[in-house]
Amino acid sequence: MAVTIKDIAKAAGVSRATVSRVLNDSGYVREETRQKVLKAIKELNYTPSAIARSLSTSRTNTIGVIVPEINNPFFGEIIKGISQVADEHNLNIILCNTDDNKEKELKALKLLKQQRIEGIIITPTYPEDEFNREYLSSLENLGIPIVLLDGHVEYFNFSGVFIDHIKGAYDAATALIEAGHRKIAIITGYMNSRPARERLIGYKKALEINNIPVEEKYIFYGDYTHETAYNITKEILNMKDRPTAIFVMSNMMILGCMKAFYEENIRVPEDMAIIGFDKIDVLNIIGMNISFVNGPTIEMGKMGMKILIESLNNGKDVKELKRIILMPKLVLKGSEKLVKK
Amino acid sequence: MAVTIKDIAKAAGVSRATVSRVLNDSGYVREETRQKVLKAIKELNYTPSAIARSLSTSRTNTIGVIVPEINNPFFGEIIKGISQVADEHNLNIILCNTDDNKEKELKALKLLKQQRIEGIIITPTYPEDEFNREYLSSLENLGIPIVLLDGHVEYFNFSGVFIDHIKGAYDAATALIEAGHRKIAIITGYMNSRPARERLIGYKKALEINNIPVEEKYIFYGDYTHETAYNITKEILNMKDRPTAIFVMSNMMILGCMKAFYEENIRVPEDMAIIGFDKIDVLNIIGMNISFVNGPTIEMGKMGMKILIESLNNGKDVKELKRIILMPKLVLKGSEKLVKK
DNA sequence: ATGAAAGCGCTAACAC
DNA sequence: GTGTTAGCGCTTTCAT
Repeated sequence: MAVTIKDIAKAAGVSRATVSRVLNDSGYVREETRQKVLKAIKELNYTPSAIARSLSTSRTNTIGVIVPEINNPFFGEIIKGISQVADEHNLNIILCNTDDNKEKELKALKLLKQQRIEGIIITPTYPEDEFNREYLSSLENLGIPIVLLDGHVEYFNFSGVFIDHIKGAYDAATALIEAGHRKIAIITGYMNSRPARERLIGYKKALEINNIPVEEKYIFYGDYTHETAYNITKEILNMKDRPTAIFVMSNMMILGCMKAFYEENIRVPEDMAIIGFDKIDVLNIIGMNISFVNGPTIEMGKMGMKILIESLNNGKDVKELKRIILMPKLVLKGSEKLVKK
Repeated sequence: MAVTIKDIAKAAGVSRATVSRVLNDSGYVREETRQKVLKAIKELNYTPSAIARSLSTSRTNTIGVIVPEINNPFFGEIIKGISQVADEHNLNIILCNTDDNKEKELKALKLLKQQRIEGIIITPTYPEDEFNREYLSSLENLGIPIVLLDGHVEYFNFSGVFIDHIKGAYDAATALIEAGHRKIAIITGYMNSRPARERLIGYKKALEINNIPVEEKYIFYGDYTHETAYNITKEILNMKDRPTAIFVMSNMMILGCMKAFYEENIRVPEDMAIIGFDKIDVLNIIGMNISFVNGPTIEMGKMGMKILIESLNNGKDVKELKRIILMPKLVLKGSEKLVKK
């Protein structure tokens, strides 16, 4: 079928071993011989088979990446980061999109194992309690380095890159406080998720440090969807002791807020201040200058890949875990201001 | 290292061939023996090596997917579609993100070839004139099925899935005309790209059929960026004989329009009607009900994968090309209306 | 500096 | 039904 190392050897009048040597720049080979081989390679348009090489070396130079929804730009950016670093190291990426489906995830794992990938990067979305044992032990049984991105699993030994959600929320709330706000509502995400819990902690901390009482009535429990955020925002706008600012925990949810504002003719920040979490380019492009806490997604992908590569180089023996906490950055656009009337 | 078919054979007290048979459900094997083998597989936690199998069968069950920017949801959705179908057929996807970089693309091709992938799906973004010969012939030299998504290359023999841009634009313009508009501006994309050219044709056709003269002054040449669309929109708003509607050719550009509207306090559709191309969820979520022509992205990915699978099954001999044209769908949200004053 | 040959883990004739 | 054996395309000692 395809042209093999044997054909090159014959064409160049050398042995397969010699061809292999020039292919890998290994061992000694006379310049003259090398040229002969290279010529043959070019003439026969030969590309070595990574498959055969893998079998022989038991190195596949391939890693697996598992994401829950590839069509969400958040994951797109993560993959972009991963892919950049992978590229520099000539690693292949086998992508598995699970649509948040457990079975698919298990199946993906099996496929990846068959492919003898050398490591895995996963971006889990499940609330921890659903992160079931079967799945986790499948992972551990793989016996290869695993890196978690932005999703922490307690009591399990995985490396990972995480975001300091407490810090992010703390900064956001502090910015609102410094702008002069005292009555600050918060719309949380699904409280089963660690990020949501941590962001709430950050919010409370900021209030406490500034001697502002944390009032339950200003804490609204959402679920990351824009529909819920929309309803909550409507509710907030109708409160008797209406807050002057809202801190909302995700980019999807802020869209729900904006919709409610739009309908109720609420201007930002004149009538209500707001800060979101995670970048949402669109709002800023269309000129609504919304402040937000920016989780460094591309960076997270890059770091994750770097950690993975380190683990690969360390070899089987060294099983040292590495956890990196990335700081989110507060980007102020003006929507946090307090406008006195 | 890992446990191999040999270990299973020994553990089960059979030959490797028998193990292989139960692994692949091929040939005859007594139920009793099969159970012994399955037991050994389970006990030793054995997963067959796809690598070795590939080498032996010269089938990798792997395809390559090349996209220019993975973080753009447009491509994310395409991949989602691809991945769904690939999943059903137990195919692996090696993903290459090129950041619109020619060298990366060439490099990706080389890597993929080494991996002996069985087919490729590509979403080209280059204007055709830049789609250089070297790249194209690299592709053809691969000697494997290639499927193009939403990017057509003339004079080359690739299968593909395309969108009927003429129809999409025609429908959009017709909707505006039917709403009562006569002065309809259009903001085009980069005219080197086929979609932009075709969409312009569709626009003109709709006007002609309705006996509305095509006026050059209403045709604005953009480049798919929101910045340019913003400037053009400003210009449009200041025209003496100002149009009552704008048809804008991409989702990024409509953001530029909206920004200009926002700044100039233009309401949609009261002060200006607008229709875009390609879905932009966000605007509708926040309650700006923008009509748009929806290119079926997930569907495109699915169809592309299906075509590829067919080609794979047809085998080397049959080299029949398949081109599918998908119809975009006009989604009306009200922004196309003509409001009499 | 180069070649011979064994082996990576699996499949597929072929033989029994 | 099951085992033997020869590859698949490459790397890697070990000789020379």
